Amino acid sequence: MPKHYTDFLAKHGIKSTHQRNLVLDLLHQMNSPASAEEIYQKAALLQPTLNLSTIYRTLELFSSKNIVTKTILSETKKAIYELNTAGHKHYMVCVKCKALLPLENCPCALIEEAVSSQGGFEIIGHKLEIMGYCSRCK
Amino acid sequence: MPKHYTDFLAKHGIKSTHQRNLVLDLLHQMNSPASAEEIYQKAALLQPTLNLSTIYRTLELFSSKNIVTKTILSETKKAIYELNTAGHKHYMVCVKCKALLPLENCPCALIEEAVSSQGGFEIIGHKLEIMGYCSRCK
DNA sequence: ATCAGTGCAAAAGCTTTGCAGCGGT
DNA sequence: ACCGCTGCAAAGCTTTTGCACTGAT
Repeated sequence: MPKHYTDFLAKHGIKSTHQRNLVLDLLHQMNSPASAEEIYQKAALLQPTLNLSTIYRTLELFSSKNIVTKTILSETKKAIYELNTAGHKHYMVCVKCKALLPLENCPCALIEEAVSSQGGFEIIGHKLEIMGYCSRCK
Repeated sequence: MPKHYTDFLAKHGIKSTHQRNLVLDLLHQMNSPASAEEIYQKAALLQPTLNLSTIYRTLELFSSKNIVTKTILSETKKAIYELNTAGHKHYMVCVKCKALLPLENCPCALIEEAVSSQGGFEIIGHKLEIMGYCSRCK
């Protein structure tokens, strides 16, 4: 049973369990955000009794603790999750092959600056999604 | 039966029907995007036999003809629709009262400029959503 | 009269939830 | 031993779809 994250989880006030450690393991192995279903598929290979709803509950929990970020893709309306390791919060989505390409230099500052001129609104975050064709599909 | 939009619809290669005229009427009256359900509620007051699926089909049709724009709000995962009258494509969403405040000066140019430096990706559009507190909820 | 549009009901797809039993500290 | 976590099954919610009837031109 993977317990590598017991301390890490405790630091966030979360109990360590087999399932949570497994999900954390998988999140660390991924190089791009994945849907609950995708995470479930990988997890089920290692622990077949594991349930999809546990994945959802775990991801929701991690999300509430800011361990992972949750993004809704507007095209599919599906949520994708990834570790919240600073940076990489926006993606370019290829409308053809559905590839997700991280936006290295997020123009956050530019956006919030441009918007803040509209007084009265206190910005706490933003979502940005770029649609187009990746280099292979173009 | 409202027929005011017969010519307008014909111009887009769409037949004029009672339901479509009604939806167009309502879209014109709205001052902010609405969900299919909201449009349905208003429409049902005027034509009780009208069905939700007709609203969805009509909005999808209008969307495919670029008469309306469809936006997925990430918080609720629900689609909202509005007339595609140039500008007003992004919103600030109040996380408390759910108010939608249009972004007058969309930093599109800034964004696409900042992103285009990552060669190889051909941008055809983008989605931007600002989260925060509106002046009343702050 | 023809063929698209519509109402109705059911299905689909992702996500959430109630409950009883299991498992971690 | 206690209380939260999990598996299972079912429900929820928005949106889509099949089908037969209706209605617009």
